[in-house]
Amino acid sequence: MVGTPNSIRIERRRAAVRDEILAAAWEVARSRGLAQLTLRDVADRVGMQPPSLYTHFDSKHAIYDAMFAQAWTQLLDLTVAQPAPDPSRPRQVLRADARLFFDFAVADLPRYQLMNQRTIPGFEPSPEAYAVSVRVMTLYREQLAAIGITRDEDVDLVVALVGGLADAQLANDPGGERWSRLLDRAVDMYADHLNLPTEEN
Amino acid sequence: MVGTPNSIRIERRRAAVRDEILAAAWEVARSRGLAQLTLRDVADRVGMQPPSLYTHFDSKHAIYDAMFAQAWTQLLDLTVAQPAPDPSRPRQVLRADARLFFDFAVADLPRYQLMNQRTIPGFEPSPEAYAVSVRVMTLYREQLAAIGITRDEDVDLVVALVGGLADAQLANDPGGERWSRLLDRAVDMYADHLNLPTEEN
DNA sequence: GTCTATACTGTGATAGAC
DNA sequence: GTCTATCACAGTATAGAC
Repeated sequence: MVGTPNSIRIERRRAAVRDEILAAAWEVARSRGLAQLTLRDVADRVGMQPPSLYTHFDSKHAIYDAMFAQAWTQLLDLTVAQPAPDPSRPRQVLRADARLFFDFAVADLPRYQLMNQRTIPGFEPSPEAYAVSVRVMTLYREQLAAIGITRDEDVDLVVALVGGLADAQLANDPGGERWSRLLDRAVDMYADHLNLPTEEN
Repeated sequence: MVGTPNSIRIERRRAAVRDEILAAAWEVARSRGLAQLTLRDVADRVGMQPPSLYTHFDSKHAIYDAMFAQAWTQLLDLTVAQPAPDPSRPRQVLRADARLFFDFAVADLPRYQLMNQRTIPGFEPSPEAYAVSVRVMTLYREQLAAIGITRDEDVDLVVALVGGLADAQLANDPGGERWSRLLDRAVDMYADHLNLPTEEN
């Protein structure tokens, strides 16, 4: 028992319970819908009484907030784990970033709703949670800057383009490929518009 | 009193009350948020007790459904009232349609959320209400067809492009112009991509 | 320190008197 | 058609057992 003080073991246990609650919350969100998530459902799945959740989270919104941070952290990890883009092939950089974001968005509707849409009535992410999303966007901005795309308007345009395709896919053809098939073409259209060199150059 | 049977007067009165309730619902949605709309707020504004609303609407979702139909009907009317597009100027047709839709979307967040996003937990429009939205989209398709844009993928692309800009505007800069300024440029990018003739031709 | 038991407030919805 | 009374269930909060 030496070497592992109680305080640390307790801290670990608490973190494990928190993760368990969050995992249950994701399950409920995926089966019932993000906004239909109830603390009773979550508590049932974890094997607790609803009020016990308040030992680990201050409120229902605090659970949403932790889920928000988890989701953006997942995307952050995926983006970092991505093979380093080759700035000499700008179109490939664009396509890779767009595909990563698009597939991540389309893979999980409640996750996307929580990350990017205002689906939960009064929910606003905490500054700490929001910071994660800013970090991801900063990463993308840096990758775009590496291929010469630095103007805010140019960044905004491609963000809206990819986001619009993801929205349309989720709203009109969930689980399908109708807009997914248009992604590369849309990115090329954008690259042409900016006169980015093609791979052959 | 001759010439106006009671049944018709009663019908008119009912329709007037319905409109009054819907107007109150829009007010509540704009002040409190679409999802935070409560029957009590609506009833208060109309001067009724909450259960009395059930005389005019079967459920809260039925109110949302009527609002959904109203919103799409507004857009339909605006589109029809638009000056007839000149197919010999395809870029002008594109820009006009895009601007009409974009400005309409951005002008009223709860209306846009109800029309195009899944903001209300279990809400799905009724077939009759949904038919109005289909009619608007059919109108746009016809206008696009008149300038030679007939392939589904091409239509999907411009729909996603304009929708993505509207989403970004509402989500990240509500009331501002950051993405609004990009609209004409985005449409031109799309027109270039399809090799549409420029106005000079 | 946790969890259980219980209660409070606000919501959509229904039943029945008038 | 409208009202009063009431229900079921949500999120939330506190007291007390262990």
